[in-house]
Amino acid sequence: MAKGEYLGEFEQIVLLALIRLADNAYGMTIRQEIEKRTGRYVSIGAVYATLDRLEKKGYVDSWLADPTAERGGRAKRYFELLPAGSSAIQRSKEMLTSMWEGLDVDGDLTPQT
Amino acid sequence: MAKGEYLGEFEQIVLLALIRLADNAYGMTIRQEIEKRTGRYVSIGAVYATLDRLEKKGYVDSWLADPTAERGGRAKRYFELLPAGSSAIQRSKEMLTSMWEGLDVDGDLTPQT
DNA sequence: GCATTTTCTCTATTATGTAGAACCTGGACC
DNA sequence: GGTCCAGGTTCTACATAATAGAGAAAATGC
Repeated sequence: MAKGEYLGEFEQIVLLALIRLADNAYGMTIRQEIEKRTGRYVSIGAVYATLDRLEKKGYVDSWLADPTAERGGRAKRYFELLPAGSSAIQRSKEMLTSMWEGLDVDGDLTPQT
Repeated sequence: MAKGEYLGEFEQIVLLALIRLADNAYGMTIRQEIEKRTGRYVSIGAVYATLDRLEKKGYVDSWLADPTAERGGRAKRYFELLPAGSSAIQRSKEMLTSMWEGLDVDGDLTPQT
């Protein structure tokens, strides 16, 4: 398989968080969104490393905004989904869906006929 | 990460394939099941490496069956899901589901209110 | 100035994903 | 009974993804 053909587990999560946040997606909010929705602890380094990878693959892009007039208002690096990212996350979903199909009736995890 | 706290992307797929195959889950059939359902090429080494890891984590177990009297009838190593594996895959699903919630209306990937 | 806040960058390490060659074992064939 | 074939597994090596956390920037408040 070619390298990076499929999104990793955390890459999927980060991409979805970014999508949810629409025009307010940057490192800190992405981290918060993931923690809020999944309850999973996320280190900030993990988020940025993943975002960088997604950007390198052409799934998202980012730009530095102007600093805002608040305490600690350092310039934020915003992210947005690119079309390739949209396809990638759809593909990931379809793959998992096809594997789950027909399982999980009443949480039973026994293949149903 | 706390080591191995979450299932990787391919780990999820392998686990689901194994579940689907019920009492006929061994290396070759698992590989086939994944290729059949997802269309994704899977090397046999990838499958076994992943199965070994899942076993080490206590998510599945395996045993060697007796060789069968067929051409190429080498003893097969069968796999089965353990309760911890069942929980793990459920958790993975819930995590992704919570991230997808409300998205993907008509494949649109724009957060819906 | 200097402390404090929010955010981003960088480094290091472990975990996961991946391919493929080598090897094992029985049947078929002659 | 040797050789090839088919279905299986093991092993090894390397590439990519996940993760934590310390440190550096940049802005405000006093």
